[in-house]
Amino acid sequence: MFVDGGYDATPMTRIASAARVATNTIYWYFKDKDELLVAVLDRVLARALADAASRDQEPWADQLLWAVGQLEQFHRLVTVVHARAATSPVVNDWHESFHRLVDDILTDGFRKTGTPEESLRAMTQVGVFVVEGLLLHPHSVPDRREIIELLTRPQRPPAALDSP
Amino acid sequence: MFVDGGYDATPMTRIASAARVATNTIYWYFKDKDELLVAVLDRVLARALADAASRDQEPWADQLLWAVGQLEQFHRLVTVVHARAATSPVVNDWHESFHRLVDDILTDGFRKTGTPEESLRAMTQVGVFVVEGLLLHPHSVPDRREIIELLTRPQRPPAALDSP
DNA sequence: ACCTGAACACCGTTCAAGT
DNA sequence: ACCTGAACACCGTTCAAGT
Repeated sequence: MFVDGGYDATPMTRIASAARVATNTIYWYFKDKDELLVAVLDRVLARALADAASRDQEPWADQLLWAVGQLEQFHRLVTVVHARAATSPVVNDWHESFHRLVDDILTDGFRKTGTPEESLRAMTQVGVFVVEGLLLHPHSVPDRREIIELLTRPQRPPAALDSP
Repeated sequence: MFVDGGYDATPMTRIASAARVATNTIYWYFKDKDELLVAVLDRVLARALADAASRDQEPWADQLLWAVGQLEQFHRLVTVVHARAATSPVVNDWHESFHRLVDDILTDGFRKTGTPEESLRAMTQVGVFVVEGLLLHPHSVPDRREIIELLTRPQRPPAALDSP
């Protein structure tokens, strides 16, 4: 319901009645609405990661493109995570660990495709921002592909031009 | 108050009492809280643009770096704009026109620094995401500089390497 | 351990009435 | 035109009580 209708727009009462319990019953399982959000986030991310693991041998850019395409369904969650992270420590923790995860994946990818070590950190940051931007603002498939390909294009000139 | 305390965390009652009027008096000037937000956004952006106009002759990367530094103060507004844009048409309109603005500025900058025309669109998108990312997640000044410099680095190899 | 009806505190917004 | 006290509808959360 958070994914489809938005966090603010789905009151606890509606969640409870969908679960066929009284509203306050939710508070026996979750401390507050933010913890419920984090539970949803954990689920959604775990599924996406499990799916991604099955695409081990595809080229890096394709894997990334596919993952972004998957996660884009949840762009409503992305905006609310940013909004709630300022107030809720649990959401803030989740957000930070998500950033670390994306950071690690991108650092690895950029290093393997020959990004020079001295610009690796900044390049990764740019990558994180691009991923986040794509999640925040859904794009058409070709646009997404073009952006990801520009991002993941090897940094050094191709070997054919390097050797005489 | 939206900038310092956050949109959700500053109730209309507090705004009203800071303005020394009754709460409902605000509704004579603004249709609702979202329109009040847009009024704040317009003010903040107008000031930043006026400041930026005075830096005409500096290099492009420096201008951009400085503008991002200025706007970073308002990162609380950035998150709430994304959150409210999904619900409020006025906020959504403001957000779209802001993106168009950044898009135009970046397209211009990238074109002038020799980005090939066929990757201009994607490059601009990457730029928009980087700007948005920097506004969303405050960075240290050197980190910001490094990221912006990586982004604005001319795409074609420098002339010294091109000519024999 | 698990669930509930009823209440509480707080919020954005509106109404009817004033000047 | 401008402002207000009082109310309304809705929200997340808690309490005291049940099984």
